[in-house]
Amino acid sequence: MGRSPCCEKAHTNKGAWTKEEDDRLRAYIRAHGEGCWRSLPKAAGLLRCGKSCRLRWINYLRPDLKRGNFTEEEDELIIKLHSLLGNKWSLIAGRLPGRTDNEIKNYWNTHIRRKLLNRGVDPATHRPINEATQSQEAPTISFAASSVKQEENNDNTSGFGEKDSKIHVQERCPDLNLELRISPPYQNQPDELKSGGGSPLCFACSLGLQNSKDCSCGIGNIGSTSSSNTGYDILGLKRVVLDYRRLEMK
DNA sequence: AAAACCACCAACCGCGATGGC
DNA sequence: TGCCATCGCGGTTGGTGGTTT
Repeated sequence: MGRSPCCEKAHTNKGAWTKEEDDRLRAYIRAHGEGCWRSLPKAAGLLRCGKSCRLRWINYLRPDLKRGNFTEEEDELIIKLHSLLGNKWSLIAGRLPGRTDNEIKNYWNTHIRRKLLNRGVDPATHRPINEATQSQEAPTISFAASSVKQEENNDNTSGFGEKDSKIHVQERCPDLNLELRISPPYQNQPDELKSGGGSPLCFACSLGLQNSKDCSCGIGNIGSTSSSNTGYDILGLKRVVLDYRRLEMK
């Protein structure tokens, strides 16, 4: 049995959204909130499928979106995150305030790929292109404790779309915890966290490896709650955007 | 000036995950 | 436990505007 269509296609518009459609969708979500995309088009008086409405809202109409060019810092952050997460655009977008997965995906394919190629780096593996044909050893990032915990943590790295990225993430950061954390929006965090106060984290802690013996800042030895108190996240970023928007709609 | 080509990005499509019944 | 509806994600496509020939 085939999958049923997501909506009745006979009476739905396709293609570019008009201003009137945008206004209707925006007004409806302002009044009723996100959620139940299936029934939204009818309720909002839109001849669109729910899927299309959701995409339009998430990628274009959401008020917290940051439009405009990517900064150099964002470029580098995307590259770092991609080297760790692979083509997990939604996860990468979760670390970039105001950016959508679609936007980042497009930006990667049009700008960053070329940028990396110009640097002589393979955008798929993040290794020097020359090295691609050489030995598969010499991972980019290594940890002393990697071999110990590799088996325990294989579950945390499952689900990567690209086989290559899965392999390389495991090689480079075998005990890297890639689980998403739900945390309050940045603006709701204590002042000392906003201002970057507190002890600086070592690289191991910034990667979520508080229990690693590679921890050199001492935070990993304070206790299991230390990481949640730092306000920092993978790559040493402050937790910023991964807020409860998506949870609230349920 | 016009055609061909290129780059960008919004939108679509298909599929896996999830939750309710 | 299995089925179904729905959501969300990642890959891909197609339209549009800019640039080059």
